[in-house]
This record gives sequence, structure tokens and C-alpha cells, in this order.
Amino acid sequence: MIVRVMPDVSGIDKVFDYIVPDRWVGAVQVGSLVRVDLHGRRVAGWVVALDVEPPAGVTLREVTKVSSLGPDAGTIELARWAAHRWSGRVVPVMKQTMPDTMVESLPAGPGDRSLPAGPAEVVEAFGEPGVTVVQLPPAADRFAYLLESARLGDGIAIVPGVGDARFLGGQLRRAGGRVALAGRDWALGAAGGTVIGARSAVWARTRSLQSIVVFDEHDESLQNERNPTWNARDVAIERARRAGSPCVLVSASPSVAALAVADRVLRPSRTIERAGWPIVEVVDRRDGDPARSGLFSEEFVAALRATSGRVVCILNRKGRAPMLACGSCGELVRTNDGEHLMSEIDGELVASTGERRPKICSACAGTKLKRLRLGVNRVREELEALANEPVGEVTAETKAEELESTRIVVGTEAVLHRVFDAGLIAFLDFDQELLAPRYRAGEQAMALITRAARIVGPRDNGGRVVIQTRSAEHRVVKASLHADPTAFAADELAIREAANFPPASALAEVSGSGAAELVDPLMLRLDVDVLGPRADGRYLLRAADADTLADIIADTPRPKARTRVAVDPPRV
DNA sequence: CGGACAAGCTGA
DNA sequence: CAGCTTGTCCGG
Repeated sequence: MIVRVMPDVSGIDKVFDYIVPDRWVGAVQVGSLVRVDLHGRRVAGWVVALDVEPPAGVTLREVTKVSSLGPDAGTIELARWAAHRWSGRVVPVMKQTMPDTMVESLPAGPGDRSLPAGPAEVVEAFGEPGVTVVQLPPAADRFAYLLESARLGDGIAIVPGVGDARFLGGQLRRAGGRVALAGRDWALGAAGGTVIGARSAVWARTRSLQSIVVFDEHDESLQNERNPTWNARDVAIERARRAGSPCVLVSASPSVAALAVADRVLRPSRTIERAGWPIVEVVDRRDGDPARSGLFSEEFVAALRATSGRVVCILNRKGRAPMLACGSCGELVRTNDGEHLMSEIDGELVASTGERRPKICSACAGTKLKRLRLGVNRVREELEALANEPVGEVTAETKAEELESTRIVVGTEAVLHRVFDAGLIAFLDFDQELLAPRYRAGEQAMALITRAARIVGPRDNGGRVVIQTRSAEHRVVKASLHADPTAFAADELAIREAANFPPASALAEVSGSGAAELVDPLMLRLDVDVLGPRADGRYLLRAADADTLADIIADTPRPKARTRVAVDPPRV
């Protein structure tokens, strides 16, 4: 038998034919990982087709080993689709489809077992094929959606982190479901049941696919940070579409990307939604004495005194220039559209968007601007004095037990991934998040509030989220205050459409020394906009939609010089 | 990717 | 012109 093999070599995006010795003919399947000789090297590779007709004039070599089972034919096709959609190579995607350790054969599949049907709205979410967005308050119990997915048969559940996977997976197992953790229990999942895991679980092998459910669909960790920058939410949608099965996207604050492709959106009543969010207190730091730019508002201090449980203060300061605020009215110095911060360069106000103007407050025409500086250490010391008890600073190095033993902690937003309950979460300087120079800043800020809301729990829990800001009218702040992510999504979508940003268009960032050369032939085309170069030599490509953009990039020759193309860049 | 080979450069 | 670097090509 002659098979076609895709070598697991990062520089090669080509397939080669090999002879399978008779003794392995039964063992080799599409997706099998084999070892082959290639150009004097012994390398691993995936069998992508069986019984092929090799090109004339080449001498075939033999497969030297059959190492493991791998993805099925449909998943290989899906990997090819993703590599094209995110303008990258297939090999790194193929790696995602593999088990943690080699698998020679699959165990027996689960027998028939019946799980109980959930509430009507949960059953309805999985009721028909297509994309259903389920908006669920942050502290709501999501388990019913996992259980329903498992009740329908083999399927995949995707969560932001492996911790979530272990927790929800354990719950399902105790409820009688057959659960496999993606990667580790690859063979078990391939034999049948529910595969649960972080983003790479979307590539898991399954026996069949009756549904896919994605929890926290808005979470940025669902996007692969290396090229190709595939997003598990989008891959899940495509995989479910190919299987003719429902794809359910669950989020407390659905992304505009998900809403744009949704066939149906299921939202709770306002009463239920409000009840599922904590009390959010917005403190407008422009009020009161504008000369006082202290770190802690009276409202925060009151909340701190009233909280007996854990207190988490979030302060983002890494690599940030000091913000400017008007000395007379306290307004932040922002771009005309109010979306981004401006800083002072050579006596002029300049924003990352290129907008510039003289040093004048746009709200009151005041000319006295003051710098607002906040450092974590100063915050920690002042907070310690205020609370009269030890305050911990959380960094990546902070040990879990140290974090557990300190009641009050200060850190960057990364703390929100390490703390699982709190009585008070305060964003001391939320403007840094709101006005970050990225088109997704609003959604990213909303995601932080959503995560904080889940940690402190629903409003009858007594937990609180405090937002200190000078942008109280910002859509994220208003939506948080009113527990109304629907309003946020509508406002965010309008802004994206006005600026022709996704989901109204598709973007790719081109960087590296070959960027100018790659972009050059695209300058005259009408179906793609070339924006840039920016100061760091990066370009942005913009097309009407992701497919058009992918086709254009695929048809453009890659320069010899190093060039990186990042599709759907999260930090632009 | 990484080996093979060709073309280009350097110093004696 | 040996000895080395740099660039280009290609794999079954």
C-alpha cells in the first residue's frame, strides 16, 4: 500500500508518498503518526491519504514505524481549513490534534446510558443545528449546558482554562457522564463520550459529534497566541457546521464576533440577569476635589471597611506612560472619539492613532494638565496603612499558599485568574483598561468585569465590584453598572461598524523585515486596504470578511525575509 | 527544517 | 585557489 504523508517538519508544507510494508497495512489509518526517511533524516509525519497514486519518476521509501493513532480524515480537513483561514501552516495545527502520549488502539466505547434532560431553555439551546449564543449571568450555574451536551451523545466542551475543565469534567463524571480530558485522555474521548478541555480540545478526536459547547466564548485564551492564531470558538463553529450539529456559545457578555455569526441568541429575563450580577459601584474620580488624585476614593474605603472577606485590588501599570488629566476639571486627556488616551510628546498631545492636538483640555479648555502616576508598591503601602493589616502584592512568582493566607491583595489583572472567591474586587484605575490603544479594549475591559463578577458572585451574595474611573460614561462602565451586557454589545458593535473594524471587516497584522515586500503588491487592490506602516514597521490588512482576507493572503507571495502574518490580531 | 551544493568573498 | 560564509533549492 502506498500512502501520502505530511511530515512534522515546520519548514515543509508539502506531502510525500511512502510504501507501507505488508505487516503494517492493517495498522495504518488516515491520521496515523508514522516515521519516515526524508532527505536523509528520519522524521515523524501524518498519513493524510491511503492508496494513493504516486507521481511518476520518484523512488518510494518505506514507512519505518507506525507510532500512534491521530486525527480522523474530517479533522485533517478542518486543520487545513484553519491553516488557510488564519494564514498559517497546517503542521502546527496538526500537532493540536494529537494525544499527549502515543496511542496504539482505542478502548471500548461507553455503553448506552441516559442522562436527565435539563430545563427547557437549556434543551432549546441545543435544539437545532447552527450557532446559538446563550447569554448567562456570570455567577449562573453553567453545568446544565454541559450535561445537556453530554445527554445528546458524543461531543466537545471547551472552557478557557484546564482548571475549569477539571472542575466541570468532574461534575459531569459524578452525574454519570463519560468524560475525557482533552490531551491526557485522548484515547478515551476518541472512543466516545464528552471531551472537555481548553482551546485545543476543539481538535480532539471524537467518535461522533452531536454537539459542541463553548463556555466563556468571549475569553481571549480561546485564541492561539502562536501562528496560525486560530480561535477555538470559530473552529468550533466550523467543526459543528461540518457535522451538522448544534454549536452552543455560552457567555455572560457575548463577543460581537459571536453575535455577528449567531443564528439565535438566547437571553435571560432582565430580572434574572440582574440578579446574577454583583453590585457594581462606579466611582467617578473627576468628582470632588480635582486637585486630589489619591489612589483610593472614599467609596472604595467604605467598601473595604464593610468587607470581611477577601479583597482584591487590580492595578495595571506595566509599561504604561503616565495618564494626563485636566488640572481644573479632572477630565482625562483623550482622543476626539473618547476611545484612547493621549500622551505628551514635544509639547503636543499625541495618540497611538496618530491624532494630535495642542495641550488643551477638550472638556473645559483648561491648559493645566497633570500627570497621574500609580505604582503597585505605593498602592500596597497606602492600602496597608488604610486597612491596618498586611497587604500582599501578587506577581507571577507569588505562591498559591501565600495568596491564600493574605486577605487583601494587589496585583495586575492576572490576579483574576488565580482567585476563586472574594468579597470585594476593586479596579483602582480602570481607565488604563478602557482606553488602551487596541480596538478590542472595550471587550477586553468588559471581560475583566465579567470575570470579577463571577468571582464575587451574585448580588444577594453581598459581594461588590468597585470601578474607579474618569470615564463613567463609557459603555463598559454603564453596562457593568446596570448588569446589561446586551447594551454593551450593541454600543460596541456600532462603534466597530463606524470604524470598519471586525466584525464589520477582517484584519491581519503583517510584521517582520519582509512586511513591506509582502504588502507591496496589495496596495492597488480594491478588495483589501493596506494601513500603515506604523512606527514599528507593521502593517494592517483589512478586507470585507475573513474568507476574502485569507484568499488574498494565500495568493500573495511570501517574501524570503522573515514575515509574520497574524490574522485577527487581539492587540491591534 | 536542515543537508547539499553553488556562488561569492578573503587572504596568502 | 583552499577555506570559509551566504544563499538557494528541495525532499517521496
